[in-house]
Amino acid sequence: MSTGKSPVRKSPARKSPASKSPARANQHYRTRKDLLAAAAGLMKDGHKPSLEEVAEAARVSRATAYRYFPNLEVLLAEASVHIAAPDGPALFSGDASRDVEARLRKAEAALHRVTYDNEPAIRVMLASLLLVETQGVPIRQNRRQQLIEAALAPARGQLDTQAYGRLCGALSLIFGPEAMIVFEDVLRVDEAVAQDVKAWAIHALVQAAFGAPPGPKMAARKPASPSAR
Amino acid sequence: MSTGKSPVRKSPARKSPASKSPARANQHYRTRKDLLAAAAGLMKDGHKPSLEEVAEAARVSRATAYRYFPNLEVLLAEASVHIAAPDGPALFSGDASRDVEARLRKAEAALHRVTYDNEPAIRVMLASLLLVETQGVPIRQNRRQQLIEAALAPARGQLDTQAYGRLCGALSLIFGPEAMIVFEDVLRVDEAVAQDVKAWAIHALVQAAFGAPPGPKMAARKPASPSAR
DNA sequence: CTCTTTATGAGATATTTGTCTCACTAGGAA
DNA sequence: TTCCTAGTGAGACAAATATCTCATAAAGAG
Repeated sequence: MSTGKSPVRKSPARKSPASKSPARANQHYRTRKDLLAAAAGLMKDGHKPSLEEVAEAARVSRATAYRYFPNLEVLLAEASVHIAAPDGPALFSGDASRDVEARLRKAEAALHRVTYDNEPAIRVMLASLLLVETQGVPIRQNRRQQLIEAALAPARGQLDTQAYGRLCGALSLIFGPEAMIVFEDVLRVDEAVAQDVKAWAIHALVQAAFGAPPGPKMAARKPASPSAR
Repeated sequence: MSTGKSPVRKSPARKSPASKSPARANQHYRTRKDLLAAAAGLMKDGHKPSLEEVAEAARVSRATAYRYFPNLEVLLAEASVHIAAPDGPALFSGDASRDVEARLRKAEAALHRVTYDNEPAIRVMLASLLLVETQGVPIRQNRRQQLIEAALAPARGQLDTQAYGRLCGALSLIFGPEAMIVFEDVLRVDEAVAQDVKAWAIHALVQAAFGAPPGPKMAARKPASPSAR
């Protein structure tokens, strides 16, 4: 009868074991890590695990899981840090190349691989992240930014702040898991097409940011040919 | 003790009132529409409604709601069709402009507006869509494609199929709600910056696709200048 | 080792999800 | 009008979510 009540009582007072004593910080850290790892493992197949499953896999009780995370959604969202992601500096540690477009393609290819390889888990995590970071603290950490910046490093000085920001921002739309969602769910094209489109887009953005070399401008590029400069 | 059970029993046999008689098709259509509209309305504030709330708002029983949709997730996902979206052909019906970049900016501005205006609801719907279309039939309809193609119409003949496909694909990464998610959750930049980056990206992609005209080209564009929409 | 503090586990409870059964009610044809 | 059928509502039920309480185990200090 009564129209709109909110019978859900969300985290009125967390008595998390976290913010109490620095004494048992190690234990605390390990328990938390185990929960996140268990959640990440259970999401591998794209199945959204129940909190009970996660707690069981982490060998703790349900109550303990709720002491560490306000609800299941947050737990699953934070588990996204447990997905492997290419490390920017590491990826280019032994790479002295100054061809920015090639470096960006390399970075994108690395991110593309782990994204598609972990697609089911990423979908579940992304769904939780959408609802969780609606309000409050940012849960999502920006890993693609450091990847892009590492690729862009050799040419950083060639752009002013505004142009650099625009390029990074636009590349962020190309690089992340969100692009995979668009290619799969909206456009319904396969992985190869996605890679081709992304490579072309990277080329276009780099050309616009740094200016086209004076030579003959592209006539017909092969799907992912590294012809530039 | 037992490790991995799947206690969730999902739609083993739908006895939906849909696929039976064409006689009461109108009644059926209206009930379904009411449920979707109720769901969309309840998501306006970003709150994920319970199925009971949706059923109550649609003035039907829970059982009936489950007869139309296998679960809450699908109901919320399909409610996304109830969000206003700019109609490509209508947007350019009285627009004879052949400036493709300006047309794309206009289309993007229109989509940008409804996307940001309905952000909370879109987040909830997007979260459901991520989990729902994992397997099975595509729930998501591609509305941005027709918008992009309407904007691109005057120049359609100038590009071969491959180049056209690349441009449309890349623009799809710029246009949708996913871009908003990246700007807000990952990059954490405000709406104005998002508009600026998207405008720049559109310019870059158009340049790459059609080639820079011989005349003097962009020196410094104003951020998010166009008052379009 | 003992004591205190603090995390934990084991319930109990309320709400929600999804399925199922059964009674009823309204639409359409005779 | 009278049937017959299909959609509906109400309720039962198992499972999951989220919160709370209380007893117990374990870590660290003395």
